[in-house]
Amino acid sequence: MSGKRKGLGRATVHDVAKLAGVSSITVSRYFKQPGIVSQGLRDRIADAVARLDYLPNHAAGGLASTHGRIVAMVIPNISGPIFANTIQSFSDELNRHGYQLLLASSSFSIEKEESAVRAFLGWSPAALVLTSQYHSEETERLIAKANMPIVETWDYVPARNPLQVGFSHVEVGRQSVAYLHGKGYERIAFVQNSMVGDLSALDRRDGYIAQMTENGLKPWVFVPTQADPFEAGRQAINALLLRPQPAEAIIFANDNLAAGGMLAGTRAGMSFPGDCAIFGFGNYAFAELLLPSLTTIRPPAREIGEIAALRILQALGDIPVEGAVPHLNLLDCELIVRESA
Amino acid sequence: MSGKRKGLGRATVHDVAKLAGVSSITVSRYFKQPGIVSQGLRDRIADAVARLDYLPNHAAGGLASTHGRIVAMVIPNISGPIFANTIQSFSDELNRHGYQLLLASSSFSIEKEESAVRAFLGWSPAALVLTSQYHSEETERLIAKANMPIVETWDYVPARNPLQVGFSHVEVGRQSVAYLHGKGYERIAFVQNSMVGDLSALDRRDGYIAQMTENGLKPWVFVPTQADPFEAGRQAINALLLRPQPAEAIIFANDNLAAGGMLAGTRAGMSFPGDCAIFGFGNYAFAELLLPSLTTIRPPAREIGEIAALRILQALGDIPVEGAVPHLNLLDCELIVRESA
DNA sequence: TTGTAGGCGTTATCAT
DNA sequence: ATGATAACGCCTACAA
Repeated sequence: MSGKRKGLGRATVHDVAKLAGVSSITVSRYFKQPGIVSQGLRDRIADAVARLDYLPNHAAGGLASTHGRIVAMVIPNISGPIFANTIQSFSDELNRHGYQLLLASSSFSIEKEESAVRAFLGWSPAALVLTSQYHSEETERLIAKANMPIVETWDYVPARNPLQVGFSHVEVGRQSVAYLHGKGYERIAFVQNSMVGDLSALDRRDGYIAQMTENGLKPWVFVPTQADPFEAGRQAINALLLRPQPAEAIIFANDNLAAGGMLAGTRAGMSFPGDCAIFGFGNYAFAELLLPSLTTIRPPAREIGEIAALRILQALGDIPVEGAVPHLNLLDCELIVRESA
Repeated sequence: MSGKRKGLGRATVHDVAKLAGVSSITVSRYFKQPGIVSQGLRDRIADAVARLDYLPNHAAGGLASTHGRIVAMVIPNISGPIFANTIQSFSDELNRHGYQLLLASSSFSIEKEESAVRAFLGWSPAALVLTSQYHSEETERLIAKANMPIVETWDYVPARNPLQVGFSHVEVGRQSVAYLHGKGYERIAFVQNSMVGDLSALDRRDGYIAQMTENGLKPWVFVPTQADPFEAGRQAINALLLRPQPAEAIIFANDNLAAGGMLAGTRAGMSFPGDCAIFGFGNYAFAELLLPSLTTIRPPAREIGEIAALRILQALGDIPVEGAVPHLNLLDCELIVRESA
């Protein structure tokens, strides 16, 4: 009586079709384009679905239609303070339109990114989202021949092929200098990220150097050797302030470093911004909880997720667009002036 | 020449098999159990795979084998400070064994959780992970008849059916009281979470009440009306300290509330723990950056993700176990004593 | 160790 | 508006 294979034991379109007295393709259409199924059949199908507790099998659907309603995303890390908002807004927006998120983290390693991309492509996702412009050659090759929308987030590099949704890190570096110089500071130092692999942070440093030079100031980059961001911040404060010509202002590559530096300084009896102005990047959750609260730049993390999802849904035809889907999406960072600078 | 349907345009097992001069099932085995394919064929297949740039189609594989190498997880939120570490460690551990993570957030809404579960089941995942014991009836029904390992994380409720990986929120509430009472405090207040839907936070409150009562102290619960955690913290400080018999110690439902309260108090000229001891929950990233640094309880967020992944991989046979896969996994929270209490 | 046959559940294509 | 048929790409079951 039984066939040779087991299956899931769940009801299938065929079961529903039989119970409703229609063909299975009609059941399929009932889910995909209810509009073209007549009212009478719709009711019968709805009833059968409820009675059999039918759940569509997306793996089968994806196989039959060459790609499923799934979108893959590779992000450097999930638990850090940076990308979580992007993942959240991206995921929410996709879910709202019936897509699911397949997620992996690369830990800022292009090898791990590559293996995630490879695994993801095997699922034939509807679209693929990466972070930044920095990938392995093999990843470049894979995405070049992948037949789906590809999106690069966070970095904004107009010359690249994938759809861009991000901001200019170089501009952030420049903006930081412009703000501090505008307030009269001249000996402005930059503390580089101690996190290896975060190449975008170096773009911010380059922007700092360019703007300092243009303003006739001397760039002064400190590279911490400590890996722990709070330790690195402490190290930077000691190196830049306990010297004959101390820094008047310090731009840290991110808020973690800035907080570590400020904490170490405060405990050593310094006061900010009195002894030195402190400027961060990221607007992490704690920035407004510090004493003094931290002046920083807020990257459009949530917006990046939203726009990336929007562009993908437009490219897939789930959201209407006028004309072509915008390929270049340059978002603004927000300068958040608080007490520290 | 061409068939009737398009497909992905990518090479398939059949193409690889033809080029290598073997049958397609041998190619399949080459990927799943390389050990049982002879060296000669392995080499020829490897060559063909490289030449054709073959990528396995996981949707097809999943369909054929009734469930794919994908694990689904529903979490209240991704961007908050709480669950990110769990997602990160869970995802990393799964990836390491060739599984991919399908993720959705519920925003603490059991309806959203239900719709995510429904969508996920359509992908026939190898396992399903939920957060906490609080679900809709329909979700309960769906997971009861789903034929796969189900894991509940964060809450630990031995009586429940799904595999449990978590800790006791009630115990956390008790532990907080025990620590503070042990230091001599008696007028110990509890500030409830203002986040609606976070039912587990109420379990911590219940533990607080139980332990206070057992210790012969009078429970004193303050419920903020402000939704923003920092505002709510400020509200609590005003209500509990600016009164004739002020609180000697305050346990906040989480570190956000504690930080907000402490900041408001500090700016109003209070000093901690001098005027009042402050105790949090969560050990958020900023806890050690505050002045004073925050005494709190660290939930085993990372460990929960690791153990959940381990148990799933054991249940699926990807990691060996002695005997049955442990169903009840009670993890410890860590009391982190800093300056604030 | 390797191969043959056919089904997993859905949807594209063509027909009515 | 609805249906019949076959195909999506892989893997289980059985055979050799």
